[in-house]
Amino acid sequence: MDRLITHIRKTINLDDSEAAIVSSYFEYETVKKKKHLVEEGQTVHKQYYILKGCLRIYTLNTKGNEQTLQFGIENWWIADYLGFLGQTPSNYFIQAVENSEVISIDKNSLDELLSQLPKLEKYFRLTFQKSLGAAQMRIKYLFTMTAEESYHHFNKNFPEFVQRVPQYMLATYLDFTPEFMSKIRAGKA
Amino acid sequence: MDRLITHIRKTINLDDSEAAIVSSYFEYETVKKKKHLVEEGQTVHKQYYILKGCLRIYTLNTKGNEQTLQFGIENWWIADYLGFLGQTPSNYFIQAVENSEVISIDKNSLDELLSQLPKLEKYFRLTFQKSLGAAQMRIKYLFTMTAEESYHHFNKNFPEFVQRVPQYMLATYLDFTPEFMSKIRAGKA
DNA sequence: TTCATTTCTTAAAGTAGTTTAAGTTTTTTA
DNA sequence: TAAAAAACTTAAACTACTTTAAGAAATGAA
Repeated sequence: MDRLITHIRKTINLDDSEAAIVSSYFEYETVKKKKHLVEEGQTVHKQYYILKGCLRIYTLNTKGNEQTLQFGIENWWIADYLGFLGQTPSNYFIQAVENSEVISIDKNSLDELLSQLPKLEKYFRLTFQKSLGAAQMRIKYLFTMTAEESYHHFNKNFPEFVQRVPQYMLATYLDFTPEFMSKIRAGKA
Repeated sequence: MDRLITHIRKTINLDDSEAAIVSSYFEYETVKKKKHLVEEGQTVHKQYYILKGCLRIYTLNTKGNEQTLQFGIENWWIADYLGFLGQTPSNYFIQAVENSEVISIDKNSLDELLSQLPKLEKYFRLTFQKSLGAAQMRIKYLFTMTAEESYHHFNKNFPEFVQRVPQYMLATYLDFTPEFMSKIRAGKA
């Protein structure tokens, strides 16, 4: 759990007894590669913080193909936030891309933790504000780049990341087909 | 300003003296239709809350065409959140779609307000969490729907909204051209 | 109440991407 | 270490959407 405490302490002060309170609210889980933490349609119970590994949020389009909406790695939060807030069925699948370790918290626990330790509100406010900014940029990129530009942009800005995920999965994140990615990589696009 | 106070009170309690403190931190601005609150490249200073009217966030693609990333109406927050947090140049244009009234707050003021009235952290945390959930859904829809499906989906779910914005602008939000929208509307897509 | 501007439409030609289908290479598992 | 599964590649045929260009309709300003 130390990773989360360290992460929180980058934003707010937490003494050791407060850190212990935070830790007490989370559950540790491991997920094997390809396994799902949440499936589309299942009620969303939890928000996840990634300790180790890599996960993704994806959905299926009308043709049944996977579309990756988001990747998450160490020290990122991952969840269907609308589903979590409303305790409604998930709009997405959340799946491990690598064998991973996460900690999770359900909505009641989070509410309780936040009323016991209100100073954490600031940590989550800033975390969500940052994620919202990132989501805005993601939408901008989806709109303004061609397939080839997206591919080069991603390779240039997240080279370590490209090593960790299969090419076909990256294709479904950048909004084109694995076949077309092969074409780009071969320089024939 | 009452609109904002009412909005905040849907989430947390605020007595009248607290409401007065909140109000004192905001500035009132009007924006004429087509005018910009922020232009791409200018330093982002403020976050805006819409009292009346309609605004949008857009950017220009490589061909110089506008792409609408987000619309906002009464009681919505609108900002370049990454730019706001980092006090960096804006990634987007923010423009009035109708003559509008907004209230704004800059980063220092928001920080000050939040340290004077920490209970507001919860309001912003929930607001951003909801917006983040909405952004996730927006990305899902961009990925999974064809142009025609997007058009019908939007008309069905936001009919009042369709009345308020020009068709060509809606096209740039749904990620196709105004010409193609005419085709869809004529039933010839 | 007219002129200018903005918005919407139509249609033909073009293209960035998909689809399909098959084969190859790499990784995982028993 | 062999067999199965997962990931990647190639290429030809196809299509959902864009581009270009022009005109028509609606809205706004003087």
